Amino acid sequence: MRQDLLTIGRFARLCRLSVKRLRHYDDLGLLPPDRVDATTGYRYYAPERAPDALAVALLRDLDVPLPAIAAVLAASGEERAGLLRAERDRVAARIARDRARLAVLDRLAEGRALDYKIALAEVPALRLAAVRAVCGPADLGARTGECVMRLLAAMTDARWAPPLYGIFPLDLVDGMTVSVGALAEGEPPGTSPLALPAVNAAVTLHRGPYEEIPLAYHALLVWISGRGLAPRGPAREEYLTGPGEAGPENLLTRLAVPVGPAEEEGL
Amino acid sequence: MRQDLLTIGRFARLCRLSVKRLRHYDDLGLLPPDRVDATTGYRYYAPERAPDALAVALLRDLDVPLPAIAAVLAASGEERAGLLRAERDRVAARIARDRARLAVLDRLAEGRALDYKIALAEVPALRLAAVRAVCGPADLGARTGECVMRLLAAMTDARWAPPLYGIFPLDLVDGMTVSVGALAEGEPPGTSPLALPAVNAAVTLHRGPYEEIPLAYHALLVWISGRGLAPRGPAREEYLTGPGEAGPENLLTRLAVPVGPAEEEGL
DNA sequence: TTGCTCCTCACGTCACGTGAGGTGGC
DNA sequence: TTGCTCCTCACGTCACGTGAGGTGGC
Repeated sequence: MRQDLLTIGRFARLCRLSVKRLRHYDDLGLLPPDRVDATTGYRYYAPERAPDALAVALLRDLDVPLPAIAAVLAASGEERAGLLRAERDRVAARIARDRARLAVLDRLAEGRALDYKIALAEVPALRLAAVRAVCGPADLGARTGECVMRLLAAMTDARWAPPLYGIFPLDLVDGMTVSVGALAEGEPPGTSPLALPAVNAAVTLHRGPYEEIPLAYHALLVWISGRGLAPRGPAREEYLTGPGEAGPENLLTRLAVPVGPAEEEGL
Repeated sequence: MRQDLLTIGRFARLCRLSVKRLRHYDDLGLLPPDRVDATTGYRYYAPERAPDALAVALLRDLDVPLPAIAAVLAASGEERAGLLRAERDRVAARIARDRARLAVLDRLAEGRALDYKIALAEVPALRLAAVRAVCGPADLGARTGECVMRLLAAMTDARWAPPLYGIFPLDLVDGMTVSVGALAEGEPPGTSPLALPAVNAAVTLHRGPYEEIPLAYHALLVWISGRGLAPRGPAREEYLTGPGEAGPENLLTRLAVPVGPAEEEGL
């Protein structure tokens, strides 16, 4: 029997973990003790376990989930690096989303949530050359940006006219489909046709960064419910200003939420 | 009895909420229905509730916790703005922390977690003029920065010599105390004396942004445990390069973690 | 009758912290 | 004997989603 095994308390202090956490990691099989006394149930840890335990503490500080930590400890070399890069990307995505939240919260705190002129209008039928992506609320901005890139790349040899259009479901859930399209001649390779019917819609103009667009939808939906109407089907965005044509504060976007009478609902 | 009340399903679609979420908000008293049928238990909502429900949906998208949402709905004017700014600050703090995590994960993915030359050394006793702050892991960077500002402000009329020192507990928990101090003549107003004993410590030099310092501690603790030693008491940081003297990549910091034999532990 | 909506439990999620109640060794 | 460490439950956290099992109205 080894003489240099450490009790759980000593090992915890050595590795910046709590006793409770070490017991939890034992329960999960992530950091099992090197010996467990059969009669008392006492856990004993070998000093060589410390690097693994310290790695767990470090990775948890970085908010890496326990299953991912287990994978990182089991891997090495390029595989480990890839797992770490995946966690890096998760954190980067959260930062991007939090930035957008910050922008919206700032404007809300200024009391400018409902500063939109809204009207009911007939928006015309459109036949777009479009690209699609499936995404969740977290990566909507990133995926939409990628769609714009893919669409512009697909249309370099085609005849088409601005503006670009974006089509978004009203419920932002995981697995939703977003589309970006434009009016183009024929069917440029890499795009697929997307037919939008003419509809009555609540429309408004958003001036400012794309990150604040959720406030425009909020204003539209408040307006719609206030008139006894109900939203129907996906929303359309029309990007009147191309990026590069103006700073974020002056980007112009036309937003349209199709509406119908409250009684007979659509999607 | 009102005729225009909406069933839970219709109201949910109107407000971008799920039926489950509306029932949950009813349980919490956040969004009670306007009428509940006594025999069937069916919930009915008045259309005028829609703005509140839409506000809940918007604020949850912004990751505002439900109790905070209840407070926001109950408040108005400057009080509401203050609550929203508080949420804004929470998100900003999370972004700051996630940025630091990103830096560490990047370096980990490159496999440079343990690129430190470490040695055992006697670090001398110090008597510092210091300022303190209580903080948690989330705002350590921010509070430490404030301490530096407060210390420099308190010492403008005093005689003192660089470098600045930082004193940090090894366990980063809520309610920990951090100190920033410097060698100064007398006891400048606004500072309090902080006496550090001479100790044996594992020391290393960190070159790079402060955000990556957790990796240096990780390397130190792995080194310490590998030598059968144990960390004791708070760590010292010595800021050899002032900000402004070098870019983040070339900031030099000396780190010392006091150590003792594993058998007789310290704090 | 079929399908749709509505209902109420009850449980799972994630990574622990906080007790309650009790034991073992110095 | 006192105090410290260790043990095993069991429950709470947060904001729901996912069933299970059943009812009411067209």
